[in-house]
Amino acid sequence: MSALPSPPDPAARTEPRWQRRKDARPAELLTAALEVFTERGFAGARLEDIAARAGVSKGTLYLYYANKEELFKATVREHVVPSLTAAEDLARTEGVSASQLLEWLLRGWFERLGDAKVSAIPKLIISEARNFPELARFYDTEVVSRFRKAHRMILERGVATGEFRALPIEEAMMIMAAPMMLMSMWRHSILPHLEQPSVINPARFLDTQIDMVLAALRPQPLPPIPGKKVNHP
Amino acid sequence: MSALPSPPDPAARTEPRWQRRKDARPAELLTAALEVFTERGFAGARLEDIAARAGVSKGTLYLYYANKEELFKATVREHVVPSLTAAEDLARTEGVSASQLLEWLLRGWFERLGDAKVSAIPKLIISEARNFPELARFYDTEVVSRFRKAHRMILERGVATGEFRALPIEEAMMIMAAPMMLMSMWRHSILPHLEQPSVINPARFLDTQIDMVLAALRPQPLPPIPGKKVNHP
Amino acid sequence: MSALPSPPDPAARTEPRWQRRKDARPAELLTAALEVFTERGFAGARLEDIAARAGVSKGTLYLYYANKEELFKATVREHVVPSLTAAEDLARTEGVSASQLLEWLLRGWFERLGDAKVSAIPKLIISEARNFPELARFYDTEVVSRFRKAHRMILERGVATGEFRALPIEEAMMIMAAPMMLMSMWRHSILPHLEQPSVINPARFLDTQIDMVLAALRPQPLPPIPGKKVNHP
Amino acid sequence: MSALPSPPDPAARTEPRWQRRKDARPAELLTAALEVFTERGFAGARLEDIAARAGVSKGTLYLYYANKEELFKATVREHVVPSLTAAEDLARTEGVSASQLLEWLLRGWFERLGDAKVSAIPKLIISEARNFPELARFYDTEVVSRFRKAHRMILERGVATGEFRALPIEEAMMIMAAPMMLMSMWRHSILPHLEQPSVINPARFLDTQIDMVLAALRPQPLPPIPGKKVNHP
DNA sequence: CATGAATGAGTTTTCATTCAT
DNA sequence: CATGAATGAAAACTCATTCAT
Repeated sequence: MSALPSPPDPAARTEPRWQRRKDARPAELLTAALEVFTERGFAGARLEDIAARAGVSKGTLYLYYANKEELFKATVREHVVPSLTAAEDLARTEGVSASQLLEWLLRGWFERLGDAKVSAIPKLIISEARNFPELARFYDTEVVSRFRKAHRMILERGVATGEFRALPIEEAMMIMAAPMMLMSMWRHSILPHLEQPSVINPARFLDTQIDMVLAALRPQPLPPIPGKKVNHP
Repeated sequence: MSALPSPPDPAARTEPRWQRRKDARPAELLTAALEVFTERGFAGARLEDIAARAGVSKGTLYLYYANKEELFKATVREHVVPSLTAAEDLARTEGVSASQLLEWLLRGWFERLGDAKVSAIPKLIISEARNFPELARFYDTEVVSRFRKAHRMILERGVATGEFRALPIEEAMMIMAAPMMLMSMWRHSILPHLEQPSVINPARFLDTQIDMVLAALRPQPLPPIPGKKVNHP
Repeated sequence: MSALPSPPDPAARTEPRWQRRKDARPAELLTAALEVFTERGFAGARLEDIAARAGVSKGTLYLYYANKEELFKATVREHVVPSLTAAEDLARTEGVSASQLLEWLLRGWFERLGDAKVSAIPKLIISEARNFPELARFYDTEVVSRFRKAHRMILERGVATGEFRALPIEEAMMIMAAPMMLMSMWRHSILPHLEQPSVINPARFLDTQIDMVLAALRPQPLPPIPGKKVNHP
Repeated sequence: MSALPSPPDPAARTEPRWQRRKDARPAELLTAALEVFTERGFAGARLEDIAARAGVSKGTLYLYYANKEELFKATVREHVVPSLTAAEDLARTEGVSASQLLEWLLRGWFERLGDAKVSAIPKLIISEARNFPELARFYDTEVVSRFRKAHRMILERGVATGEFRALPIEEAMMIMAAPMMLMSMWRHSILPHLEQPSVINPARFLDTQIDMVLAALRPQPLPPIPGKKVNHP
């Protein structure tokens, strides 16, 4: 386990020893916290490292957050995209094909996950769900459910117009979302430690994902697997 | 999908102490360790808990593993499916359509991930990759690469026979694998803490996944996204 | 006996900040300090609480006292009745019986200890004597010794006039003083936390104390404990 | 504030680095704790000092007590004389004068307070009552109330037999108990820091106290303070 | 004068690790 | 082999003190 990268070069700081910035502080602290929590997990993160990375002292953290747990919760809440109304609005857009809407939805989400900060959240939630169940529920309610709602509206519209074939919708949505989730977790875990760079190209990944999803949804001329007995209860 | 099986109640272990065979110990320890590491992460796991869950004393752990890190590595290595030659053999099977092989491959992997123990591994690797890069590489080499090799062979054969259309193969493989990975992580993190049970049905999930994958790979009568400019560098 | 007056609610302080005169500050600070030190002891008292109770900021305390120790010493010195010359004068009063003087002495002291602020001092001295020996000596010199001097003068006069019988005088003085000391400590410690109000009535307590003291001092018709061998070395 | 006396000379310890003494430990720890808590108060006591004085490491304290508060409570409870049935039995003794019983009661209590360990408790309770109200109630119930009950029985018997005069009984009991309480607090606070040794002699103190109490209780030939208006409500 | 954000030394608390039994 | 009491380094947390505003 390697040492943390050293805090931002102190010599580069020209500000006075400390400064009153009660309003700017929280965001800085939470950004530093997100980094360290992402790297080490909740238990492995040291408050001292977070403080150092934010350029403040340990004690300062306690001026803003009562303890490590509160800091962690605030970190996640701060960086969870709280509003997905954009996606919901998109789902209601008229005059556009369902295929086009679905593509936009997936591209929009992919872009959001491209943001370095936000993209760390899914991994963090997955990793710490056992220790912070309320955060897991919060994420499920505030993000997953809302995304799925928009997603569902688009799929249902496509089925209604005949653009998409009918599929078990809840499962299909999870299947379509999975590549993006996995990609964001991959970026924050295994990818940085591979010796040879990945052959996966993000833009091509997204294009292929959209291509495959649309192909998979397209109404089939023939039953996909003739004579195949599919066993869902 | 049901809640995860709760950890074996230590009080419920009734075998007398002397009955435990020395050679069975390591497996018992590693099973307990996997549970606790999965629940709490590496840093959050307490050796005392692992020992208690295995029904031994703290000191006993040190008779088998030099320290916490070694225990963690052994835990992961023990539960990583060490050989995927079965999949590689599958890929070489003659006289079967590539579609059928692909279905078998995905079903085989899904079943493996259905095992409670093995299914915890991906989450653990993702969560601790930063702290244990060598494990990340180990997993990439021993599992991911070998699975991808079999997967690639099948896809290439399908393209050669005209069963599958050509797609950016590396990206496509990740897309096909993602739903299974996500499912296994979901089971070990968020799912157990949702108030209302998930609407996702595992068997239906797998069937839908296979259905969609095969549909997505099927050669298209028309260009999938006509007039669409795809931007991969 | 009622519960102690609660600390002045800071929210209830309505004077505008500018109205506070600089010269009134120290007294306000020391009053707040006495309350907090009495409740929590020296180590347990937080300067932040003292400042808040005085309605000022933490930094302001340092404009008046160099550090916590100085503040504590100033607090005690401020509230120790600095001069007991009144008692000494009393002791020299002519034309009054020693019994009367003794009653006045005890009533005077009891009244002084009835004052909420002063009455906290004995408890504080007792509690912190180990940490602030110089304060213990200061209190012994400035208060105890002077009180005892007046007390001794009165007793000796009563013995000389035949009003009082001879007793080991130093011990007798401590015995006479003890009830008042204990009462003041009781009020500031256990009493406020009892579930049912005490049956002790302060006025009756003082009257009984005076009654018993005078009776104990009255020359006895017979030796107090006939045939009793008293063992003082 | 001076440094703590150093822990028992390590060179004098011939035992191995550590030893299993799960049964002997608690008493040792609580003895050390009582000393340090008495000297410094709850907040001022450092667990490290307590551990050092008990000859163990900091961590060992946590094997026996969950935290500082629990250690403190256990310390007080351990050293509070839990049973005062002896006094209650005494009060029921037949064929002895009430005066004699009262003398025995006071001598018995004085002896108990003469024990170095127990004698520190009253000071501790008084000092920390605000921070540990439940301890204050515990002490009031388990010790004070029981002592007062025995005390009350003896006084009432003496009044019934005509040995004692009637006095406000609750107040009188507190007055009789006060010298002993004060003495024990004095010993643990101011006394050790006086430059010149006290003139108070403990044995003479006790004898004088008994003498005065009995004299004060003896039925008076004349009204104690003729023409005196006593103001109890 | 007064403020209160910031600091960091000092304490409490945790827990991986050791080792006499 | 197994135990679990004991350890002590490391991390969380507190709060007296400072000082730019």
